[in-house]
Amino acid sequence: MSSRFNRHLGQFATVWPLCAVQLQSRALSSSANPMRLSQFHLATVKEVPSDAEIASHRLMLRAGMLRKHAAGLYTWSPLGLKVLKKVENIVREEMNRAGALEVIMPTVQPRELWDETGRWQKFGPQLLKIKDRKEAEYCYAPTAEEVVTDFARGELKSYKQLPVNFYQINTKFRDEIRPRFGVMRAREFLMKDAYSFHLDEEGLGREYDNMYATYARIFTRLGLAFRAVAADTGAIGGSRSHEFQVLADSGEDALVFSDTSEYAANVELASSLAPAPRASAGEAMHEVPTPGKSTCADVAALLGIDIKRTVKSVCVIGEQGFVLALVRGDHEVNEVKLQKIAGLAEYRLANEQEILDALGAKPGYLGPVGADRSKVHVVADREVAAMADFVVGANKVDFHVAGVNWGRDLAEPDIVADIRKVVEGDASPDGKGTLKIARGIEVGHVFALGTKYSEAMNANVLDADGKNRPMQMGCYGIGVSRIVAAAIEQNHDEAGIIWPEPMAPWRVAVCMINPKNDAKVNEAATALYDELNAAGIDTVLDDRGLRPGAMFADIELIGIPHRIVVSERGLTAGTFEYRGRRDSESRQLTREEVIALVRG
RNA sequence: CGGGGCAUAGCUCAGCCUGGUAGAGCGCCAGCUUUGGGAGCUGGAUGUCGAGAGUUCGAAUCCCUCUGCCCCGACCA
Repeated sequence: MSSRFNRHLGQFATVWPLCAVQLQSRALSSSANPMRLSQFHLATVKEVPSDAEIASHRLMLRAGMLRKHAAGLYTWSPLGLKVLKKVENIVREEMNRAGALEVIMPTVQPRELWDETGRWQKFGPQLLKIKDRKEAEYCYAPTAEEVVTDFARGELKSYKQLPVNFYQINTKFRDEIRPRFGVMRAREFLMKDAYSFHLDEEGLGREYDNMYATYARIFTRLGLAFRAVAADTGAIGGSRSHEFQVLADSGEDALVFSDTSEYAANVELASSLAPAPRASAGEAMHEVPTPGKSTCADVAALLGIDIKRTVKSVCVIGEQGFVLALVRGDHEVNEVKLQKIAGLAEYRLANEQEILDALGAKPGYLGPVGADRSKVHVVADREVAAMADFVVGANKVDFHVAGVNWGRDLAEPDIVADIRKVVEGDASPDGKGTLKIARGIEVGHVFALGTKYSEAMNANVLDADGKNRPMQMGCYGIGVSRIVAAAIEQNHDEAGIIWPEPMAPWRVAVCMINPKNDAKVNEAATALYDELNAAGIDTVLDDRGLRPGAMFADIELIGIPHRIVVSERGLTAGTFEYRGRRDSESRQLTREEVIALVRG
C-alpha cells in the first residue's frame, strides 16, 4: 500500500507528513475530483455472471462498480461509490435547499418502538429481526417512522416548533422475497428518508407540495426522464401519495398517463372515464352451447361477437362469504381496487369446491344469472353494470347465456364500482385524451401519513389553545442506490454506460496514447488534466499506458461523458481529439477549443 | 412461500449420462516483442469439484441429506 501512495505522490514520496496534507486537500476540493487512473482501482471485466439479466446490473458489474457477497448484498467499489455519492449529494443539496434538516438515525432499532405501532408483527417477513447478547430483540431498519416519531415526541412539544422536516441518507435493509437486478432490488440499499411534522393537515399539505417540487427538481437535476404518478394510499390510509418513476422499458411498475392531460397514476390506482349509461335491452335471453370454450375470448370467437359483449366472473371469498366479481371479458380485475370494496379488504380467491357449492358449476362457465343472491354477492365493474345484451356463463358446464340484461333477467348488482385494471386506449378519467401505459422504476415516493404514527406513539404538541394534538406527519423516500441503476437503464449503449453528467464519476477523461514513447504526450496530457481540474472541471487522467483499444473500451464502459485524447500524432498537428460519449465521430480541436467545449 | 434450475480455477464454462489422469477460454504472474479500437509469442501459478453422509477396490461423476445461489409468480425505495 505504501508503495502505491509513494508512486502517487511522485517527488514528495519520501516525506510522510506531506502525504497527509495532500490527501486532505484532495478530500476538501469541491467540484473537481482529480484522479490518475494508474492510482485508482478500476476493475472492469469482460465477462459477467450469467445471472445478470438487465442492462444496469450487467454494466455495473462489467464496469466494476459492484461486487456481490450474497443475495442482495453488494460492495460498492471506489468507482461505484463515486457515482453513488454524486447522487447522494444532489439529493442532500436539494433537501437542504427545501428546508429539511439532516439527521442520522440508528439502523438497528429496538423492538419496543415497533411494538408501539404494531408493525413488529404486521410488517411481515421483510423485517429482519435480530437479537443482541442479552437476547433483547431488534430489527434492522427497513424504514424509520417509529424511530423518527420517537425522536420527534421527545423534541417537539409546541406548535411553535413546527413545521419541521427531518431526513437522513442511510442504509436500509428489507429481506426481499426475491432480490434481483443488482442494486435495483437489493436487500441492503441506500435510501434518503424524510419525515415532516405539522400541527394540521394544511401544514402537511404545504410540505407535501414542497417535497413534490423538490423531488421534481432532484430528478431533473440528475438528468433523468421521470414522471410523477398518483399512487394508492393503501392500508396506511393518509390522504395523498405520489410515486416518482424513472421511465424505462425494463421497469417493474406500470404507469398510466393521459396522452393530452396531466393525469398520471400508478396502474393500481388508475381509473378511466365512467362508461356511458346502459343501453336498453334488444335481445331475449337465451342459452347457447359453448362446449370446451371456457375463456371469454373463445366464447366470443365461437359466437362471432365482440369480446366486449362478454362478462368474466371471478369468485372470491370475503368477510361475508362468497362474492362474484364481474368485469368485461377483455378486462382484468384490479386486486387493489377490489380490496377497497366493503368486506373484501382481505379477500382471497375461492377454490373449486367453494365455487361448485355456490354456483353449481366449474370455472369457465360461471355467471350471475340464476345465482342464489342470498348467498352470492355480486360486485360488478362499472362497465359491466352499463352493459346490455351481454354473454355470461350459464353455471352449467359447456353452456353460456346470451342476450342477458340487468333488471330483466337478473337482479341489479349488489355493488357497482370500478374494480378493473385500465387498459391502453381507455378514456382518461378527466375526460381529456386517452390513456397510455408505460413502464417505470420507482425511485421516489411522497406520502401524507396523517396521524397514524403520531397517535400510535403519542407524538403530540400543544396547540395555540394549550390542547394536546397528535402531529400530522408526511414521509418522503428516495432510493438513492436504485437511482444509479435506473439511470443506467435509461442511458446506455452496446459499449457501456452513458452517464448523465451530474452523476458521472468524472465529467472528462484525458487519455494519453503511448506516453512512454514520448514524454511530450505525457506532459501535454498532464498539463491539460491539471488545468481542467483547476478550473473546477471534474477530470480523470488515463495514464495507465494501455493500448488505445483497451483504454477507449474502459472509458466508454464506465460512461465518462467527454473524452479527450492526447497523442504524438495530435501534438504534431497541434490538435487534441475530442469525442462526446454519445458522438459517433471524433473531432480534432485546438487546445483552447477543447477546453471551451468541455467547460460547457 | 410455491414451481423450476444451478453449484468444478479469480470470471465464463466443459467434463457427470456411461465411475478410474482435474480441463478450456479469459484474467493473473515473469520475460520478450508491440502501441490509434479489448495485441502476439514463450514460460508459470491457481482447485476441499458447495458441505456432510452413503454405495464402490475406486466418486466431480451414482444415491441421500443439508446449504447457498439463480429463474418464473404475490411486496417495495
